[in-house]
Amino acid sequence: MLPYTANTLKAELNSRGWRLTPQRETILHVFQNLPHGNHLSADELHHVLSQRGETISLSTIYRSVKLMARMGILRELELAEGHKHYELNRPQHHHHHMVCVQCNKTVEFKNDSILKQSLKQVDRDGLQLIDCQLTVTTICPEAIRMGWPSELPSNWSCTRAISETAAEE
Amino acid sequence: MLPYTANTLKAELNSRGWRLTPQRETILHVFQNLPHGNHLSADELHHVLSQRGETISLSTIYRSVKLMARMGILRELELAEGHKHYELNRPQHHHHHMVCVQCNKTVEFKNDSILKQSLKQVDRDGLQLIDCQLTVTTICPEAIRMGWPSELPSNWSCTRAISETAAEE
DNA sequence: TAACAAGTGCTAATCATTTGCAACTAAGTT
DNA sequence: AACTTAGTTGCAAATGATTAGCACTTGTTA
Repeated sequence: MLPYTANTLKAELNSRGWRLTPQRETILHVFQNLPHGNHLSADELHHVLSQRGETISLSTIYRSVKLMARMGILRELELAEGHKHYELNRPQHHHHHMVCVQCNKTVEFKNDSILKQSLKQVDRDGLQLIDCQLTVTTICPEAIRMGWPSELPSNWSCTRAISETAAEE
Repeated sequence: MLPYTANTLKAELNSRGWRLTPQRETILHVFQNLPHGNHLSADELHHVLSQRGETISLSTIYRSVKLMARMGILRELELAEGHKHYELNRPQHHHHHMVCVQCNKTVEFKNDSILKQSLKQVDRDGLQLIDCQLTVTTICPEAIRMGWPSELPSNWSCTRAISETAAEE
């Protein structure tokens, strides 16, 4: 399921009646070269490509990214920002998310038993697993201390330490 | 955290500087009287209310439902339909979801160890848990057999038996 | 190499959700 | 019990991510 090359990607696409296009190949490359833990929204991907001089229309990006997620090549992340993010789907490196309802900060964490439980559930129903994601909704103590969002100073941002497995930026 | 009455709701709201309004009380009632396992989108809630003669503006519904989710009273579900659904948040009755990327069918299931793992993670970081949801993305064999979506007859719908680990009581 | 369905890139829709604002009303205070 | 002042509501208008329509282009397979 993992190291897609232009050829294996082509094979996988063709077997379903889909085609390998330069755009799809380029998009796959971007994700393959993204540092582990990073993820891109459709719009961010569009920007990244522009900066490289590669122009792929936003429509095509949306279509490609969605297709690749359905094929199990990409993982579609529903973070708290109101739009989806994508990253390579590498089951061995699955991480999950904790989101604070107040400061809105998202922290990644790993937990192998989640994948195990998912496989258990899926096997039992004769399905094939593509991805699993646990989202834990929380309140962090620092945000509680500051009061609820309606009272938060607009420039305040939670300084809560990010737990180790957290990602980028 | 559970049996909210008008009074406990008021107390909880007031303690944060928010107010108990007839609209909020009405909305809570709707959810409290919803059969277990059901959930409503903002729009559906709006319709339900209209049919009862209670008119609450859609804006207010969006605002209330989001507030109650942040307070931990409601659970916000991200299903595959492109809009959010809400239900009462009852940790003892948490269920999770399996979604097929091809037939798009969503199946609920229970698994107590998910909540346990979430609590473990949350405790470790000193956070307070509000909710946890595991989404398992899958492909069901029947949909595979029918070919990928682009080839699916438009009127076809997956008849895959719904697993009865599926939710509640 | 021809034939054709799939794919691309525009632009124009969708559509759920949010926001600005004037009027209204809980809650706490005299 | 009236008074004050934020929080709330309900419109209508604005967002913003994602999708759809369509003419043109291009992989794939025969």
